[in-house]
Amino acid sequence: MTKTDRLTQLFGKQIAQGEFEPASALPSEAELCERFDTSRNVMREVIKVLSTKRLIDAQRHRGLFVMPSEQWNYLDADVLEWVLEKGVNPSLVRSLIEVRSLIEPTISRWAAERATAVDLVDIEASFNLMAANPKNVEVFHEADIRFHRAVLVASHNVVIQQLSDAVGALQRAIFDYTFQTGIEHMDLTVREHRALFDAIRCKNPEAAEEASRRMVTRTASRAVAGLDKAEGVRV
Amino acid sequence: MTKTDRLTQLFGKQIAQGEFEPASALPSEAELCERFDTSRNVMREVIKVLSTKRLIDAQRHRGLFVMPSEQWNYLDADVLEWVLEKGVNPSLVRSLIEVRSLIEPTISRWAAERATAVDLVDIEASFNLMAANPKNVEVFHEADIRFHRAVLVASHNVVIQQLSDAVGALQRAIFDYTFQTGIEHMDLTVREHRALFDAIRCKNPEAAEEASRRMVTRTASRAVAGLDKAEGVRV
DNA sequence: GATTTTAGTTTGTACTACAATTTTGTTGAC
DNA sequence: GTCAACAAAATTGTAGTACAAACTAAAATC
Repeated sequence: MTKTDRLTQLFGKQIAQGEFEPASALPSEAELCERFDTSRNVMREVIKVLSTKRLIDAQRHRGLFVMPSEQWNYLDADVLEWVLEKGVNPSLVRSLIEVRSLIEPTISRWAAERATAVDLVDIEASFNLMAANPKNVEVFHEADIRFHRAVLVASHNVVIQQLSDAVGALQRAIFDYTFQTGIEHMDLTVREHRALFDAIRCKNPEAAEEASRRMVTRTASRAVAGLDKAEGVRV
Repeated sequence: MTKTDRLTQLFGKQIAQGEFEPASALPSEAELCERFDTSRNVMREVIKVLSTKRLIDAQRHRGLFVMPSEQWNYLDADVLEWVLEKGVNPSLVRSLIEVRSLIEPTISRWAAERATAVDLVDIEASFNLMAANPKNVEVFHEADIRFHRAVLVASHNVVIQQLSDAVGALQRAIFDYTFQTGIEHMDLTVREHRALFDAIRCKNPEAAEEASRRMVTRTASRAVAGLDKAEGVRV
């Protein structure tokens, strides 16, 4: 990892986590070079990247400004990770869950309609990895993410596939809220995934959509419950 | 517009439009500096931006490579514009239309549930602009885009709002396919928009979703018909 | 022929320099 | 004291050089 990459992560995280007043002026290039102990060259490349992610607004001869947070590119995996990492933003998590609840069942439907033999291989492998490791939380979780990514690929829609990084970042971020260790929970999760996998394999779009809807509904309700608990507020 | 911005557009467009073999090696930094007649400083910033948009894969000490096109960030307005500008990619357009058909009715539903008075002002203003200019294609089209953006804002979901740029870029790009000049078509479009606007104003989610679905279905079928015509193939 | 060495290439980082433009500060007139 | 005009400073955009680090491929050695 290069110095540019490290500073991009560091500075991007600082901005995304609100260490600079939103919509306010940032230090000048020269000052940032001192603060991060780097050359202007590297600093400018960092700024370019963060501008592309719409965290920074760089105005010629005027200076750098923090973009208003509504305009940050929440479809960028880095931005999402940075924002979600620190304190969870309930409004953002709710937005993400809404989007996920909207698109995932349809993705599963498309996958059931369009999955090729190659697609099925990856889906099955991921599922088997989950089913075989109900007690290894790390492996189980990784396999879960891989399973959903494989389904996404099987949907054969390049646009929606671009959401996969974001969805993965979300899943990682809200993991704490939905975390359950009990073996009965793992069993339930495996059963749900098996239902979806079977529906896709048998090319049954309705069943796939329904299975996916059940999964995402349960996860979403758990996450919202976790949020309410964290806030102490019910919405 | 700075030289860096111009070269980003130029080089990005060249890559997105396939002037370099996908997944192949690109010229070295030094060679690109010569080709675009610029300093290494500027060239590196251009490369950083295009890497962030996932058009380029920059490997340390090895060189620059074109990313496989499935991984290009089609949720980035620039990338979409570059790709769609030249020859239209039927598969990509279909993917975009699918996503739009999926999300727009739900966005309209959310807008009907959540729109504030301020949101309604912008929606109404856009609608009035459309209704008043059925003969001015330019103004009509701009107002159309603004209408949909206003509905998007009213949905109060920051994640899905990030799709607005992409959706706008799509609408601009496939405009040629759905283009219709007849006054009766304008009338129909205005009636459809009025139905959606009324549903949102009266806070009727079901009606809003249904109105939106009718609109997007008609537009989508027209676009697909245009694609088939362009390809001479029916799917 | 296989392995090691060496030279060349390519990117990462640092530094200086100057132009263009905006902001700030100062001066001066009234 | 207020305002206008001008001068100085600050800030970003662009260009160029230099060197380090790491990869590639050719050359040399065994």
